[in-house]
Amino acid sequence: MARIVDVAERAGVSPMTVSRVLNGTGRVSPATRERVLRAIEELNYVPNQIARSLVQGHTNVLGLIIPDITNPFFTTIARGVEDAARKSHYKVLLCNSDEDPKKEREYIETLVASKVDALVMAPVGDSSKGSLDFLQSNQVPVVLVDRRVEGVDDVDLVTSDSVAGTRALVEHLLGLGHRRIALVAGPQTISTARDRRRSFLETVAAAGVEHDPSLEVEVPYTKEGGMMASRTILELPERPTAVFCSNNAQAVGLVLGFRQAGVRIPDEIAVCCFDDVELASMLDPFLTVTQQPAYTFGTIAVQLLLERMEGNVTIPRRVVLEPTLTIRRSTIGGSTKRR
Amino acid sequence: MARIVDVAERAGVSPMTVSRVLNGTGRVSPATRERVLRAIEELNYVPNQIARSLVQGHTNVLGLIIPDITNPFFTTIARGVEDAARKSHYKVLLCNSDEDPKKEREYIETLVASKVDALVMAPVGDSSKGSLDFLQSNQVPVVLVDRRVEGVDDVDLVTSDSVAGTRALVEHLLGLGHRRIALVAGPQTISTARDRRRSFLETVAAAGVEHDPSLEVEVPYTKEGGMMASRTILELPERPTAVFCSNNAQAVGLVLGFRQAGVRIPDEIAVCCFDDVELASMLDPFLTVTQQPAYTFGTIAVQLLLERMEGNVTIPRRVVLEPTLTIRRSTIGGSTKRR
DNA sequence: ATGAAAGCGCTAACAG
DNA sequence: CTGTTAGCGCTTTCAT
Repeated sequence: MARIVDVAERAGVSPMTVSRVLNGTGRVSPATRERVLRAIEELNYVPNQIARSLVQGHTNVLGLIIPDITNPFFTTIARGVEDAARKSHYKVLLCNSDEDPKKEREYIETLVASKVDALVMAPVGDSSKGSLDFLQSNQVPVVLVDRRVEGVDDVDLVTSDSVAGTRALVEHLLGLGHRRIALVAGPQTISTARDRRRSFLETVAAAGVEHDPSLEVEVPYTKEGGMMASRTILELPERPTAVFCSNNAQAVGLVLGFRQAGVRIPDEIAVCCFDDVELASMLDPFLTVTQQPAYTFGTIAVQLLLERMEGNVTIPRRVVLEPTLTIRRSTIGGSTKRR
Repeated sequence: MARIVDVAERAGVSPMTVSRVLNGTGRVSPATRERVLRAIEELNYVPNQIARSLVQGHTNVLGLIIPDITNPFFTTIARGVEDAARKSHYKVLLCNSDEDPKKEREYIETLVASKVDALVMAPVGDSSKGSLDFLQSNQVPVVLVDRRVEGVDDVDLVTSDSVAGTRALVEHLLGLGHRRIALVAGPQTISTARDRRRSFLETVAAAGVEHDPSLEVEVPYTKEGGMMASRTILELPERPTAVFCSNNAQAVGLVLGFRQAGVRIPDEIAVCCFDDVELASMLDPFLTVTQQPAYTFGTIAVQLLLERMEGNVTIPRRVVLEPTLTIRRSTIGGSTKRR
């Protein structure tokens, strides 16, 4: 591989001059620039970004830690992050935490060692506080997406209003006449799961409906969690007429479980959830959901980070976007054909 | 930030000794190691991976270039790549090319400059040959996933058998009695699009069915492409009774277009495609498809790369996996309820 | 407008 | 078992 000295030699100048034409810094005579450019061309020279990073102290790399790129909500966030990063000449290191605090912590240590300039993270939960402290002590700017971390309020955040979104969904169910509504809650160490649970209970209570505690299940934010919930719910002596799932993956698992059990949606049980399942909804608008502007989560997160790296921002900022209720067949019938 | 000399000083040793305990290379007395470890702890020292990379000549970073992380097929590949990379202590830089040769080339130049150790790429098409040459001249090992590049056969490749997969799908349609089958082809600069088109035509011909050229549309491998195709097809004087789409995104767009036009699937037109739409199929098994082992594409790609980086492999390898026909409602009725 | 010297933080190679 | 020297490839600073 050609190095800057090789280019310099070939062009009959010093490495410094080559560096200047490469970076457009300082003045270089047109004639010299021409020779340098030709030398670069002839040698197929590519500047070594690692060497550059070492001296400049930054890498133009952003870390992105999400639970699972396979969940369309996070896929879309990732796309937003990538697009915004690219526009500002940043690259993105992708990390899946699988909701595992240990994995998250390992990634964070790797990213810090790798000198990422900043980090976008959907934390696994309140246990991420330690990691956040670690990042702060290493001066790595962070923006949290989707989830808050208990006891941390000096970090930028982009999220949506879980309380309002849940209320909209539950009021929709109540408006349909449902009174026995099951709550599929998420791990209460995750802020969104807490908010959605609380909002669910408040909305039901506000409607004067007495909530049967046996109608509440807490399962992971995963398809498997949703399947477990479906079994629990179907075994209930007195079944609910509707179910609210705290996230999309749970809903997918729940629907799968119901179908395997031959339970028709929404005829026997209505189902809805927080977060959309994007392509699925496009192919077949089935699930009633509250949609979040996931792509925008990603672009705003990067924007906040860039501003913070500029250094003029000091106070922590919270961006809370509004989710949108989208009513589909899983709550308002028309018979849904399932085998 | 603490540096290795700070740790050395605090532990009363030379930087070299610290380096040794950090890397587990060479022998260090237990007592010294203990002191070093304590110093590291006390200073919250994190080794600078950039400096390390500069001297060692490798970064432990893999580049991943795919058309769009938002397509579940590529999402799953990405997950496979990430998991396999992580297992071997590699990080992954995610890049979306959007099927744009220019964007792909830019990313490749960035990745080369960033000294990624190797690259997993689903090329945008035959125009990627130049980029491949560039990578080769920069000694960056590459593995192609999903798509070949015309005129390049000295590069590792992981793909599936497009010909067999298409044949299975088309024979399924023929077996159902369809004779007017539309072909939604992809850009013929993409190897999979060529293979699928050819296989479609061969299979139809082998069945003794005369193919009406007006039943063929060529559109991008995108949802928008599929929507365009739906319009073209619906405007045909004599409509087909079935459609084969060359990829999943086209099928999503096509189904969307058909639904907007009030055309019922499969009653009026049957639809099938190459590639599954994973979560969607889970929520509601609708589309008849050939599934590809996308996750495995990712893990095998990384495995091939690791072997090549070991340096003992010299010949190019091609891994061709078998796709699986999955028959669902979009071709075998039961009425599908659509509004 | 251009160059020389120094150094980013680490490890390879050698010395002891 | 431990330390010294040199250098990875680039840019910053200071001269000229």
